[in-house]
Amino acid sequence: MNKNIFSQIYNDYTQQIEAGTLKPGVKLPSENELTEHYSTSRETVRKALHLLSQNGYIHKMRGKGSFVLDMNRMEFPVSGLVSFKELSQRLGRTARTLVYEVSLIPCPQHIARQLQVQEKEPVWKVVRAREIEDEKVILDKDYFLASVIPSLTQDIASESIYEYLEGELALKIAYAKKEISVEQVTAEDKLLLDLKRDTHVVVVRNYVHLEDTTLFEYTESRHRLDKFQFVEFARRMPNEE
Amino acid sequence: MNKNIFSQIYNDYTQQIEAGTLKPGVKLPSENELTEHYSTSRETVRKALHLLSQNGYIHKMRGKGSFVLDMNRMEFPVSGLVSFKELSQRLGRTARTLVYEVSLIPCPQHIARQLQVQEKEPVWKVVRAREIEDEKVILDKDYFLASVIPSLTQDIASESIYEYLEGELALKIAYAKKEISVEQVTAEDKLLLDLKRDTHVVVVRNYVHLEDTTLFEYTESRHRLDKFQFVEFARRMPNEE
DNA sequence: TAGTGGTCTAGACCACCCG
DNA sequence: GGGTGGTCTAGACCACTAA
Repeated sequence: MNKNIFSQIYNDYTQQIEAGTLKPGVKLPSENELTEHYSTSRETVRKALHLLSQNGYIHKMRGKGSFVLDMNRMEFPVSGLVSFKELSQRLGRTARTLVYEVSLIPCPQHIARQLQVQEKEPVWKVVRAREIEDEKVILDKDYFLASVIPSLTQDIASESIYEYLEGELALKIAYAKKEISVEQVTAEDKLLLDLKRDTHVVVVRNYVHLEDTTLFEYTESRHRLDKFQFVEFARRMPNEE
Repeated sequence: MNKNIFSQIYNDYTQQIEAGTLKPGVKLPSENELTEHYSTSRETVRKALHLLSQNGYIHKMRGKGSFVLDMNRMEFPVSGLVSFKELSQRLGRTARTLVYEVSLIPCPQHIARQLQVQEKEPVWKVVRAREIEDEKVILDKDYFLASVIPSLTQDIASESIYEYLEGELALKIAYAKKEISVEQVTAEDKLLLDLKRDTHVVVVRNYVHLEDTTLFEYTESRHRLDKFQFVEFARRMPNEE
């Protein structure tokens, strides 16, 4: 429903490529042809193609044209900045969310450091397990600044918090820094997840910022080793210097 | 040494931000001011600023300006498509490479599947350990199509293979798909790495393509759990549909 | 209201690929 | 030589922010 011409073009092609209507290796119409087809200017077409290229949908070759890439798009899980609900919808898996806790608390010290905020500053703490095929394999611990999010309920937490933030509260989520590492399991992990004899979990730390750059959310996502996967598309940057 | 105006501007600012000359929160000159300063057009300035924004250096705010972000740039390790040599230079750590094997072999079956090539097709196999602070913590197993890389030596493998490919052979590396997961340690891991009682390693699979989209390299990077970290910067995409 | 970034246009010239 | 994408220009109008 975006009215920008360039995102129209972008969406047209992401949809066709994801649906398989456009198969890997196929050549896209040239920029001049697209310019005419969408009755727009070439720079606008190029903006859309650049986005497609950045996101691994196509590859552009000077003198030849733009070609659809084969990136096994099915398995793009944790990549980017996407909520669990959006993910499970895209994957179409049998996924369920269990809400353990939704509470307004004074910020504990170790979280205050992550959120760069005063200790005792009120924050929402949300603890949820993600169940895939009847096993609790991900433990999500979210902390939101209460100054940004006045209210939060168990119902919202069992659906999509992001949907609520962007829809109801009209918050503009802009960017995040994500850190992936592997750490020892905690007593809490053992209690709230279906772990076997695991000694470690994958920890994804997420620092999420709004449009005005305020850091408003810190999330710790703890994944069972065997269910963790991360896929990324990267382009080689020309040498700096 | 890039003569494009937009990458001039991009490099000017990445350097200043990485060096700390420009501190987080500082406002950049407006696009109009930059246009004048670099005697160029506004769209060219915007191209550079867009790149800076994509890579987490700045954040643009309509009506306000562009601002330097604080992304603890020190710890950007495995992100993007960067060779180990480039990484260790940037980190300035005491890093060393041990070459275990450089050999031209007929492609084994399980690798042929990864490289999407006929079994027995000749490939270069390179096995190296990466030592950080006197511990072998990463095992890199690379497979290159011999049809693309006619020759390869132990000397090259102990330096930077990418430098050789891009410098000597003038290969144009374009993009890669990267998969991160956690797997059981193998006998080979135990033999070639300094593992303790570890039962698992982080496995980063890399499928690297050239400008003409040929898949020419498959790399399996096996990291000791406690030394693995991955940091990513992500921007929220506006809703598709 | 003046200044900012977001989108778009209609051109231009270039480097590259291929028949 | 004709077609492709890569870079750049000099404008335009819009949406948003701040004083």
